[in-house]
Amino acid sequence: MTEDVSDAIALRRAESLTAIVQKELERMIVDGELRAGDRLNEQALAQRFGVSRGPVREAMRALECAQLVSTRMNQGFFVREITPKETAEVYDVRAVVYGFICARLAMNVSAQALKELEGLIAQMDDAITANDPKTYYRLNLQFHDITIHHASHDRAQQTYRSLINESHLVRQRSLIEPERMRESNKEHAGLVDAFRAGDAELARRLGEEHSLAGYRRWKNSVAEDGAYSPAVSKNNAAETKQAP
Amino acid sequence: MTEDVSDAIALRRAESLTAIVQKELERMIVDGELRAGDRLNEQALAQRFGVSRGPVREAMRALECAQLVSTRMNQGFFVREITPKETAEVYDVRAVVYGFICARLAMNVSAQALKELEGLIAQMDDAITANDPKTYYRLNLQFHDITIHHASHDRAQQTYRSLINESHLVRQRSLIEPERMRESNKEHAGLVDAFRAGDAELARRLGEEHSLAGYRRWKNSVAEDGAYSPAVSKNNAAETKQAP
DNA sequence: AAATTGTATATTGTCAACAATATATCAAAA
DNA sequence: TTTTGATATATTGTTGACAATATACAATTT
Repeated sequence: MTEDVSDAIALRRAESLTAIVQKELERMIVDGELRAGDRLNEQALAQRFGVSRGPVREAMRALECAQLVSTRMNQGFFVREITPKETAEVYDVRAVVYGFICARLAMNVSAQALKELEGLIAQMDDAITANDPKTYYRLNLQFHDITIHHASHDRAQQTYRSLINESHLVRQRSLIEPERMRESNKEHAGLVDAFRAGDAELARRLGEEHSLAGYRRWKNSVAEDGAYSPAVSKNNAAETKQAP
Repeated sequence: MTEDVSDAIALRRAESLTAIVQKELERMIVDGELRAGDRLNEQALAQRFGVSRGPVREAMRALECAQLVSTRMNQGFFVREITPKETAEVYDVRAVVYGFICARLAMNVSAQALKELEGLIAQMDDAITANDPKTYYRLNLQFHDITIHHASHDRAQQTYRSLINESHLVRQRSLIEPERMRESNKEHAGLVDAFRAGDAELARRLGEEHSLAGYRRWKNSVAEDGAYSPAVSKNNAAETKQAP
């Protein structure tokens, strides 16, 4: 896993160390290798990536702007701890952006895109029947990726992806009940109908509602666990503490 | 002008040099002191701010993430040159976010906010009568600031401000004709009516349309000048070229 | 035992230097 | 005169070092 990074560093000529480190840190945060609240030890990370602290700090500044890490003066960088309120707000904005994306797609949808989306809906139905939430989750992500891609609006795509990344700061993976999956996929079908009909206003409303419904489903399912408290973990994957 | 910066550096204890430099660079770009396409000479800027290149580079990485500067490997940082298509896309996203903000405000508007907004509309009417586009422009910005503030949605506010900054990369200041100002202020009045009525859906539609109409007005007025071509300027405010 | 102070260590924020790359300058050839 | 090539300069990307600050630990006092 770290091998890829070393390779990239060795083979680079077109990408700066900062860019490589930034991508890897982003991946580590979004994938949950680094958890909210974790301190990012510059020296340790620099050593791990085989670079000096400069590029690491530059990468972190970029991630700070992307809201993935925060900084406290003279204490360094931390993976951002996002509050429930902030999470809700991120989802709010994400919903309106996704609504916009869906409206765009409805205004100019290709047969190809419709086919892809319908195929995914069928696959998701299969996953529901097989009670396979993991596959459903993956296909669901793919469904949204495809809508975004075919909407062909770079800025909206970028904003949306950034908000998605940010929402990954809450690592509480909810167990998806079959009933919720069914709900969700019914919404997908409604969306595709709106796309096919070219009804932008409907697609927008449905896209926005689908986003917010997804948030509600996630929140309810973690609330049932009684487990949603941000930044419980204080362990630190980047730290290499060595006693004196 | 540079004195303030030096003061800030001298008096600092709570803010990193990076943060100070970042704010100043952002201001310089948004205010047009640095123009699209300008090269940002690290050494020159560092000297100007009285710091070393480290903090300057960190600041630029943050601005890169904020889409205000771009970087070409081994050539350094440049004020981003934004294409007409990108500009349009920024306005698209900005419009949906502003629509969301207006909807929020309609759902929970205070008498105070309404009073402030009505006051500004009256002032803008005065500015129109006095044929004072500059004042109108300032008041117009204030109007949007106030809606955003009272919507009390941190994430939307932040996203919106970032998009505003980005749209400042096109420095073509359009001459506002009285007729356009009248149009614009009529839209303001409609918005405030929707806020007062608590009609979120209407406020949203009007907010979004007002944003897009503003874009169209700007685009038409620069099109009339026949002057909209991005990044004509190749001069460089940050450069301190010294012949050998 | 708990709290507090003093001391050592770790870590950050910042800077200055170095190698690699790009840009500018100038002379020679077409 | 324009083009090409060689050389010098400037600038970046990156590194390592240093001072200031924060953290961890042990000794001391309540």
